[in-house]
Amino acid sequence: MSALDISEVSKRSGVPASTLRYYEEKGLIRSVGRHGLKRVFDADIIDRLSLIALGQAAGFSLDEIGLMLAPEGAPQIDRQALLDKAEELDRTIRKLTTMRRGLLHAANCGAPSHMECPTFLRLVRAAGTGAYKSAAKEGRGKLKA
Amino acid sequence: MSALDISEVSKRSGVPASTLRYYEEKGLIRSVGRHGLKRVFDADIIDRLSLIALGQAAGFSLDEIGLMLAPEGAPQIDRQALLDKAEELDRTIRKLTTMRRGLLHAANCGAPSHMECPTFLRLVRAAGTGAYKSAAKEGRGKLKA
DNA sequence: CTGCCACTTCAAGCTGACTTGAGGTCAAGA
DNA sequence: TCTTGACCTCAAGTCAGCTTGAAGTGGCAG
Repeated sequence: MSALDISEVSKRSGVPASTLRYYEEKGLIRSVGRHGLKRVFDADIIDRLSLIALGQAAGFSLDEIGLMLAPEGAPQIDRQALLDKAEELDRTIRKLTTMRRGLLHAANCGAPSHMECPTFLRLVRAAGTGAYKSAAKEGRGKLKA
Repeated sequence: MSALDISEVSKRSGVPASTLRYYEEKGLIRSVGRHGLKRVFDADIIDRLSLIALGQAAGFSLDEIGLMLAPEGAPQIDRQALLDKAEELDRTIRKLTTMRRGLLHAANCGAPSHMECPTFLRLVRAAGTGAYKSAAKEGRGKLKA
């Protein structure tokens, strides 16, 4: 009961078959064999795909994830990498929080034009100096929800 | 004293000349004329570039920014769009915060393997259901800092 | 036995925001 | 006047993470 074909994996994981093939090519997952032409996966692929999804959600690239998940069986995830990523997230969160406050203020403030609102101007000036570089890139994403 | 050439604009704004040409092509900025072949910009381009940087930091695409900045002179920024974006940021921040907590826990927890840590497993399972889809994509960015 | 059709491979295309390269122009300094 | 070199245009390349398309294969229902 541990053999799944690609459509079954796709159905259970929500990951498209094309993506599964792509992940296999990249070395992120492995099929345990073939039935004719068709890939056969072990049931634990589902957990592994969840791990990959988690890694992506945390902001790791597929390559980074590949390195962390490299050893078969129990993935040996580098705790330091997790700490580093957590800190990175922390910085991002701070920037986004500042942005959010600024946006809310700008949206609500009574100045006739945004360019006359001191708070907005402060934001603009900060952005001009690169203070928020790469703070977001979030939002206009391939969001499902 | 309001005429700047492209290298001056680049120097003052930190935006590469190639990007300035690209922005002009996209209609995000305008040059006010030419000196020979060379573009000449009005000094207020600097503010406009800051606005563009702000928009990007907030997660707007260049196209969205173009729409908001469309009218010449005072940019008429849609306050509702700002509110929407703020809310979007809020959702992102929440997800990232959850991720961050999870990462920290996983990094510090004493379970022999991550797959035996209940907190980590909860995170993994949540990621598997798509709960964090598009939550990050931040982190491994073109960060300058 | 035969036909269907889900699967396969491989190459190419897509999005967004740019960068890079080849080949051309022209204002200004020597 | 001539050279320099910063600027120009236009096309193509880059990166990540996939998706799409064309053409082929083979297990299984009928």
